[in-house]
Amino acid sequence: MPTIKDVAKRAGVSISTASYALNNLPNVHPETKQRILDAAKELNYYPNGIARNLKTKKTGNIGVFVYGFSGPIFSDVLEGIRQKLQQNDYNIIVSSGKASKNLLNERQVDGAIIFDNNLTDECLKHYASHGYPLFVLDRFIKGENIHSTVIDNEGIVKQFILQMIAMGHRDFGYLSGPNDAFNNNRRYQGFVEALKENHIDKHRFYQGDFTIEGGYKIGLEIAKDQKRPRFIYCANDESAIGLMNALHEKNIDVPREVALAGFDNISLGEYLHPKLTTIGIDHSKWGKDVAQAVIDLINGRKIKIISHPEGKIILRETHQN
Amino acid sequence: MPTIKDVAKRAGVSISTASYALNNLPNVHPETKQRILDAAKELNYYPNGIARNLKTKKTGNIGVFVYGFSGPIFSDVLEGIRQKLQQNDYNIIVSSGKASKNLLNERQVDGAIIFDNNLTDECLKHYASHGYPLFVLDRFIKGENIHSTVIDNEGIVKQFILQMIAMGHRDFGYLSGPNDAFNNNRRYQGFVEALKENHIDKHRFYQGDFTIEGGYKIGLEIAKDQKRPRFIYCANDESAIGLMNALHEKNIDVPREVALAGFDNISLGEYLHPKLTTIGIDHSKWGKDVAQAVIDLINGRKIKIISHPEGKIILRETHQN
DNA sequence: TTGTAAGCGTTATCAG
DNA sequence: CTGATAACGCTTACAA
Repeated sequence: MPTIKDVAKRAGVSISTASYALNNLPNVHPETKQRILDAAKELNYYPNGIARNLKTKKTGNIGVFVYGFSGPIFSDVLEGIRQKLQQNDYNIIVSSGKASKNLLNERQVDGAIIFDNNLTDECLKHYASHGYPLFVLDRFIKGENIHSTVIDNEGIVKQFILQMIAMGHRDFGYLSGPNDAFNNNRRYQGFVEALKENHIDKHRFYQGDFTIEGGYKIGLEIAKDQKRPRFIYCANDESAIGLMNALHEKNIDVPREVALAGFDNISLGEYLHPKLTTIGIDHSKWGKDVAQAVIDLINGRKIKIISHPEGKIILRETHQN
Repeated sequence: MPTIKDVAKRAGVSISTASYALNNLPNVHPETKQRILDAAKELNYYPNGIARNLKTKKTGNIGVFVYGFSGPIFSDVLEGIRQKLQQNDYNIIVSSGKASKNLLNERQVDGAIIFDNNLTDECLKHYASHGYPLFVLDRFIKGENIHSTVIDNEGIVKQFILQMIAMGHRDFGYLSGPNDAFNNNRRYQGFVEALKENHIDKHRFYQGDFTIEGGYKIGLEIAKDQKRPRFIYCANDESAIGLMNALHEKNIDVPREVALAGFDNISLGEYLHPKLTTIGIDHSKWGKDVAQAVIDLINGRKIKIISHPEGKIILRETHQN
């Protein structure tokens, strides 16, 4: 593969002049510049990015550190990030596990977006202190050069439940996700607060696991229970779908006998019968905003704080009473 | 940030000795080695990956070039690739558009997996000829250093339709995806061949677009049509879901009045009523196999040819007659 | 077993 | 406007 040296030789100039021309710097005579550009074209020359990175101490890469690609939400955030980075000529390096640490340690990224519980606060603070801007999406964390933004699970679920109460619902159950899931716990907290504010001091609690299968199993139990609640708030849409399937199978009418709602606004919800009431987060926009912020940080610009992604309540059919 | 120079100085040795020790090469006195390792630890030293890459002409990065992250199938393949690369200490660099070309041109990846129509055959062949192993997943293409693997849409759809014919179906329709989609066209071809072999010389053709919404619209039309086919093969599951929703809404029984099936085996299919009959590709395994092949190619090893990912017919409920 | 030094392909400083 | 030349931080003959 040709190097800048080859280009320079072919154009009959020095390496530095070739570099100037190739990088569009002023102070190169138009004619020589053209000669250099022609030579580059003839040789099919492209700069070696690695060498440039070494010299400039920039990579043009932004790391996105995840624990995996599964989950529909995830790919939306990722897609938002990707679009924004691409617009700004940054590369996106997705990685997980040990590789993520390496990329930071070995300075192969200019900054990173983190969506991976396995990277500890301590670890992240360490890297950030070396000057890499970090944006964390799955927890609260504060520090120099380190920013975080999380879904306002608590606030929006509370708001939703308050709305349901206003519509007349008073007999609630909560179909939980895993106990160790940050999102689940915050959602539950919002749920509880809404009830408390309205002096509803009892509710049922069902332990699910965020999956359709999990929701389905709970649904079968609930179907058998004559004293089941009138409204079951599900920690995510998938649980809600499973739950609804089980209820249908047992000929329990949704929403007439049991109303329900979920969280996430997965695309399927709109095509269920009845249509799923849920809470939607604009994941794609979230990804874009975060990506833009990281780019700004890398370039030393001020950023506006992104405390939460936008979320909205989507009333369809399953909540009605 | 400390460099190897700092480590060497602190340990009182030369840079090269430090390098030897840090890279676990033999012929370093255990005591000096320890001194060097200690110094590195004290300084919190990590090698600069960029510098190492420049020297060794390897990056440890493998590019995955896509047009976007949307679609459930996609994330499965990606997840498979990610897992396999991670196991082998390779980083995965996902990128799209212009950035993909740059990464290749600028030698920032050791090889690449391509899932992006926008990168032309010509373009890919050019890069491959420079020694980067390429694996293309969305089309047929042959060349030095360049491999491809595609879903056997044609074969498996044909096999499925033959099975349906054997079960007694003879009155078919095809709900198409976009006309310019490689996958769609191959599936249609398989469908047509199966009919032909059985001397069924007529079928209906409906133009959809791979989306739930598109399937739904077609479904409304089909519902009105008294001469509609008894079996509609849908080019993907999402179309099938849309179609089924429309039929339900119009009180047309699936599968008694209209049987149907899809392609992709999206997770939801199992939770529909009736459960969706479909064709499933093991995307995750596909991703893993391809990733392994690329790793092998980079390391100059022989690979076994991956002509197609594994696929299987999943008979559930919507196909019955 | 350790050190010297060349070089990877750029960019950037400084003279000319 | 152009050209030497010194970095960037590392690996790796080769020499000692």
